[in-house]
Amino acid sequence: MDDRTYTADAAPGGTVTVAGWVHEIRDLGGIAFVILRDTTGRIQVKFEKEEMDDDLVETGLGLSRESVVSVTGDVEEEPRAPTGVEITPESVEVLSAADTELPLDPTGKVDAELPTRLDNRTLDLRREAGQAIFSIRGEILRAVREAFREANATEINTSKIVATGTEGGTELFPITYFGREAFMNQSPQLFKQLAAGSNLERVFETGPIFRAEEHNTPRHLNEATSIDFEGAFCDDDDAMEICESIVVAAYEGVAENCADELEALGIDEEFTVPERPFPRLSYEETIERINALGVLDDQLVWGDDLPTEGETALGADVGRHYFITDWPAEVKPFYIMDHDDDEALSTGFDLMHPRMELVSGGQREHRYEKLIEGLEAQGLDPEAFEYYTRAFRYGMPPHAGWAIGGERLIMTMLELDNIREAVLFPRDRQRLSP
RNA sequence: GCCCGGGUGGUGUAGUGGCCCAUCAUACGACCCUGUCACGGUCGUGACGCGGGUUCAAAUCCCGCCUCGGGCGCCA
Repeated sequence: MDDRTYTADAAPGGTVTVAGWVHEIRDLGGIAFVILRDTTGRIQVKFEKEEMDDDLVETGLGLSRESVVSVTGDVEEEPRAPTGVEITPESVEVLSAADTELPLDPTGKVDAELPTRLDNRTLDLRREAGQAIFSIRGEILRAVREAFREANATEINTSKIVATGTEGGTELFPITYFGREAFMNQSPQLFKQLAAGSNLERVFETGPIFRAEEHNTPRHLNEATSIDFEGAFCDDDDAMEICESIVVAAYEGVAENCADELEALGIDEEFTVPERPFPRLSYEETIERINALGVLDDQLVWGDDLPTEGETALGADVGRHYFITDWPAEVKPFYIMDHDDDEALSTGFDLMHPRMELVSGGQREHRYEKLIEGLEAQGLDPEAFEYYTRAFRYGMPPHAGWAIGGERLIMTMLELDNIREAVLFPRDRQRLSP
């Protein structure tokens, strides 16, 4: 297909071969128009019945929508055509005929519900808005990688099959590994710490994480993409600064390179890059502010988790990205370090978007004895984590890091109603295919 | 895990006991139309998730199942 020209590059004055999908057919009688679509856009192909070969006309008008065709012909300037140029075909080859009665309408004239769209994802992504989400997703990953590189972090890939049960917090998917019990990894947390303790010092990873929670909400997935960072000789403040810079880089990349996509999603007007630094609220200030908003039946007290309703109300009140810092040590996992001056307070932080939690992070406990104490305090068996804790006996620098819920970043950035829209083939409680 | 609400042609919908052999749009098929750009026009095909029950009468009420969405919890 060396001689294929993209529709966007089909310039007047030459003969080209374009290939793509039949977007629409408009038969006006003596003249008919076929709109051909490819990844770069659309072009109109003209069929004048009186003046053209009967076989050619028959092929052209016999096409079904979404069939894949290759069209060779002269490109002419034509002010009456949608893009100002038009192809008069010499030959039309049907590469793949589409069945009629499509399961959804790629022109977007008729809506389709999310399950219908996910069952027919290929057709769904022929819609402009569908395509836009994944072009932007690609841009976010590109921008994030570049920003990590500027922060001297090395990209790593860690195993998704793990032996130890849990590091806390969530249900895991059990699997059988050559007859042994194993699990799908809930997070690269422990591995990235082991990597940060090496000469790499700063590492990042974008990869899948698996959570076996049977939740059914528009903001949870059972397989999600985690954007992880871990840096040696970083404290919680350093980690938050790097976190801000990565989030802002993602927004900047999209602002710079995805204008058409934002327009297709109808959010080009309001799209703004968040300003740094993000406000920081301590956990204590957070619960006080939520209580003051008066949205909860019961006032929050120290040690409570933040209920969704309070989180939403506070998000609306703050109106932008913000950090919640200084969480009670008891609600954070064993690997999060406590403050030296107050062991009831942890260095853990969350980055919040007004709609939901986006990131959790913190400084890590790098002192071997404290780490073992922490495991025991949370009822975990230090023996089971020996593969992890042993590195802490051989020179583990102070370090800190965080993880962004990748789909949540996309969902909040693009104002998507449902997180499944941000994943090509989402895994939720019901859906295992495609 | 607890709770709530849905499922009507291919798609998206209207329809809360008789006015429904079911509305509208789009798609699909046939015909008319030489500049459409959500082309237009005429005609046509096509559906009440599955099973049971109540009733003279069920898309509509009840029960079970399947299935989808949402709220909470937990989490990112």
